[in-house]
Formats: sequence, structure tokens, C-alpha cells
Amino acid sequence: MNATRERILAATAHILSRRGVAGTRLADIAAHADLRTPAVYYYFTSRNDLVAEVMRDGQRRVREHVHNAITSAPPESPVIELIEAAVEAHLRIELELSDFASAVTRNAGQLPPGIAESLHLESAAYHAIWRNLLEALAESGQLRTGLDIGIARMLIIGALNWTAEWWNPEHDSLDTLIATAQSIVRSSLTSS
Amino acid sequence: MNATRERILAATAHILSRRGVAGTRLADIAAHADLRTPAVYYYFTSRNDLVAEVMRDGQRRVREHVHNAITSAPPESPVIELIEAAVEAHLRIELELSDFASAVTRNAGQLPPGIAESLHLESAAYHAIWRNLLEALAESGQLRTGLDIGIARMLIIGALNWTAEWWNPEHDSLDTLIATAQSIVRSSLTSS
DNA sequence: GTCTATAAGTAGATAGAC
DNA sequence: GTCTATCTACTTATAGAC
Repeated sequence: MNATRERILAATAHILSRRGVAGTRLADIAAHADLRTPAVYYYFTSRNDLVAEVMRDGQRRVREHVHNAITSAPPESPVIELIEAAVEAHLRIELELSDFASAVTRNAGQLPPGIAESLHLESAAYHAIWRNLLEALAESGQLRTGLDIGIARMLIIGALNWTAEWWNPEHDSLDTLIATAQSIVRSSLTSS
Repeated sequence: MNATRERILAATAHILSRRGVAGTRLADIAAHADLRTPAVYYYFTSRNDLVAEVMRDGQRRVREHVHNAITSAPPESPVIELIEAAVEAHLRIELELSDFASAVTRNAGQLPPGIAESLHLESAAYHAIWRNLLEALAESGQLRTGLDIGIARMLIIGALNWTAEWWNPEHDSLDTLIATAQSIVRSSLTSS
């Protein structure tokens, strides 16, 4: 596509994921993309449009990355292993691979009205992936009994999303974090 | 203490917990406290000072509420039941009892430099409570083997904190949320 | 396509009356 | 103690040159 446009999007994701929606200035975005502020308006009609596109793109990247991890698992994999693959994919895209992804999780809750709605479809599609995984686990008979499947899904995704708030690569390796998260998710969902 | 000062603090917590740090305007705070903006400066030297006090107060309230839940548990309670009491207390103070508490969890990650440091001591004291609980569980021999205790703590607190982003009382009752969270935490930490 | 210059609006903070 | 009036700084957005 257009290189400058992509650079502006990447700069926005970078700053959004660190400073938050309301703390993200067009001047900072432009500086990070090696431009002056007005140049942004050649590619985007407003700050809100730019932010909205980054958020939608970020949510799409998370969904695609997790989706790929699930569909590229060995055929006939037990459902719980697909769930563990999803845990790893979610953490890697969020913490290691993409500012777009962390921009979404760190800002989804405090978006101005217009942007929130524009994200809704993408967000619903992502949650549908997890809902399907948990329903498949229930159908396989391995889900721990008495668990509210919708609440469990949100608690798990919450634990994963919150890592963006505290994880420090100098303190814990990403591999250790992933292994611990997988262990906790497996143990909390299954009975064995 | 001073009623007006308290009203300003409460108004700030209310708006902070809904709109985020950078989205919180002094004019909105003043209006919610039934005052004009300059009156705020009679009680606080700056917007940052006001926000910092609300955040420290919120973190203190969470810590005290959880601490009380633990110490008022029946004597000789098994550690895992203290942990379940802590889960309930954290969710209740956050979702039901205090705008100050939700102001903390929804903004802790994106605070301007000055405020972040002023919250550090309170925040460390709260995490120490959970660290003690998990260490006691390990010493009792009931902690699942091979679990990184520090990462597990952050994943659990993250799952609880994230509820502020999605929980809707019209969709799930708080009691159901608490029971599900307790079940998941117990199952993820213990082997039985 | 990207710039300089600037308009228009908004937010934090202060001055001083009451 | 709280107000009205105002200052200053900052941010989004536009105009128009190059």
C-alpha cells in the first residue's frame, strides 16, 4: 500500500499503546513518523478516524493471529490444546509482535463514543473464537462442571489482556509467562 | 473532614473511573460536585494533585477491604478459603462499592509520571497481601506444583481487574461472577 | 505530498470581587 | 469559600505556498 500512510498508522499504534487514547497527540504521531502534523490530514480525515483505523486493525490482527494458531494446530488435537495454542498466540501478538494489538487492549475500555462502535464487529468476531473453543471443550465433556462459560471466557481473556499492564521482559521471559498462563487456563477449565 | 473536599474527591473518582485520566476535565469534576472550576483550587493545588490523591485513596480502600476480608475470616480457615475471600472482596470493592477502587484499576497503567510514583507504595502494599496468601498456600503444600507464584499472582489480579472493563450487572449477577472467579482461582492454584 | 502559518476551540490555572 | 473574568498554553484542524 502507501508507505507513508502505513508509517503514520504504525506511529499511532506505538503511541496509543503507551500513552492511551486521550494522551495521544497528533504532533507526537507525526514526529514519530518523521512528518509535520498537517501531513497526517492528507491520509486521514481526522484524529478520530486515524485512531479508529488503528484500533480496528489491531483487533483484526489479534483475531487473525489467534485464528491461525488454532487452525494450524496438528489435526485431531484435543480441544484443550487448541485453547493453549490460543493463549500463546494472544500473548505473543499482544506482548511481542504488535503495537496495534496492545493499543487495542489498553484502550478498548475508554474510547470516545464514535470509535467504540466502529470496533464492535471486530471485537465480537474475536470473542466468538473463544466462545467456540469453550463450547467445544464443554461438548467434549472435559469442561469442569458448574462453570459459567461466558464469565470464564471473560476472566481468561482479562488475565491475558492485563499482562500488557505489568509484564516486563527483563523480569520474566515471555516463554515462562506463556507456560504459566497455559497451565492456569488448563487447570481452571478442566477437571483432571 | 471537610464535606466539600470529600465531594470533589468523590466526583473525581466517579469521572476518573468512567472516562480515564486524560479524559477527566476539571470542569466536569466541578459540575459533578456542584461547583465552578476555580473552587477546586481552594482544596487542591493542581489537577495532578487531585487525581493522585484519588488514586492513592482508591488503592488504600482496595487494600483495606481485602485485608479486612482476610482477617475477619473464621480462625483456622484453610488458606484457599482466605484466597477465595480475597477474590470476593476485590470484586465487591471494585464493582459494587467504590468508584475510587475502579478509578485505580482502570487508570493505573496510563498515569502521568508524577502520579505513578505517588501510587507506588500503596500498590506494593496491596500486592504484598496477595504474595503472602500465595506463599502461605505453597507452604501448606496445596499449591499446584510447577507454578510460578509471581506470574500466577499477576494473572489472577489481572483477571479480577479486567472485570471493570466488561462486567454488566444487567447481564450477570455479581454473586455469579464472584462464584465463578473463586472457582477458577481455586482450581488454577490447587491440585485437588 | 509535505510544508509554514494560522485559525478556532478547549483546558488548566490565576486574579480579584464578594 | 466560591464566584466571574481572564490569561496562557496547547491541540485539532484548515489555508495556501511550494
